[in-house]
Amino acid sequence: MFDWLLDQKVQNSIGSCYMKKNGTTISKAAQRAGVGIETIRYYQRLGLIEEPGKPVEGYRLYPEHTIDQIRFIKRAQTLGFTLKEAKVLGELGEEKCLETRDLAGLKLELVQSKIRDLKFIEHNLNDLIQHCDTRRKDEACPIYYSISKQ
Amino acid sequence: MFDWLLDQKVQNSIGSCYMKKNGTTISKAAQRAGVGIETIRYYQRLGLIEEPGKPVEGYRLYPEHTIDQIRFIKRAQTLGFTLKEAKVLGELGEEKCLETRDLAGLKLELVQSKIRDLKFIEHNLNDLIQHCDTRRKDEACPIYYSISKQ
DNA sequence: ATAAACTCCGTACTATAGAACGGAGTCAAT
DNA sequence: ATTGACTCCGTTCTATAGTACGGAGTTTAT
Repeated sequence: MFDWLLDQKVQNSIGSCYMKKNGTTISKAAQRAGVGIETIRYYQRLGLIEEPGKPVEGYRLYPEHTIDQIRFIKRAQTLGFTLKEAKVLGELGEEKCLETRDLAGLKLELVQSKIRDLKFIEHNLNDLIQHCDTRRKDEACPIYYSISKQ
Repeated sequence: MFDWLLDQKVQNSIGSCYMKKNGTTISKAAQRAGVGIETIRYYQRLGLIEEPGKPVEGYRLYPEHTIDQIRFIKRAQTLGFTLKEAKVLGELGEEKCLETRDLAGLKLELVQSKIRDLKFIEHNLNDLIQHCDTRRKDEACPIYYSISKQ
């Protein structure tokens, strides 16, 4: 039951107790997960990862599992998911595939909608820049004019 | 020189002094510009529009020019410009076309970069959803799996 | 004259994802 | 034993674009 406590004592008597087994310190965990220390604390505050219990003496130890969770969150972010969504994705796990698919579908629609908006902007900017480049010297700035009008 | 003061007195003796000429109250200005009152105050705080002087008695009066400025800002926003950039665009005016063009060019590049990023995400999400839809019943969720791996 | 509506003004809050700070505690090594 | 490095913890700050609030003053309408 309390083997881990024993383990720690044993390690303590041998060398530093902060050399893995039971986990690593926050800075090592951050380094291994590719994030800053503050990011880990922030995820803890949001409840995205559980905070390891504070030992009576010494520092909190972050298990491998938590580091994996952080990596999971980071990869979810690269797919456009927010931290809140990343949390849900983690909770859904590998079983609730339909819900996960739905979440991804919604995200896809959002992303596509953003792309459409940006393309519209891109088109307008391109147009305006064209007008700028082909304007006569004495004409007022087409961009300024276009924003001013209506 | 102080005709406006006279005007106001005259108007005062006739009816409400808050019926245009010299400007309108903030709520009317907001309505005519299509924004909220708080937005106008916010733009004032940022120095995007000048705050009309507070008369000794009564409320501030917003001239037509300020309403135009707010509309200018709003249109600049639809082109993807931030408020800070909208301010610069307004200051550049219709003369400094080259600078304006540069600003638009930078914005265009930013927008295109965002589109590329979003398309990458779109592609990945599409892939994952495909995998979800073609997976065998007994397989773990491809999306969850993909985010977990590596 | 009094109530409803409007304005003024500063401050605080929304969302998102952290970064930075400061002081106290703890650990490791010389 | 003391220094340097690390941790802990709460709080504050960043950026962006507003929204909301609360109390006091002003104007308008009845």
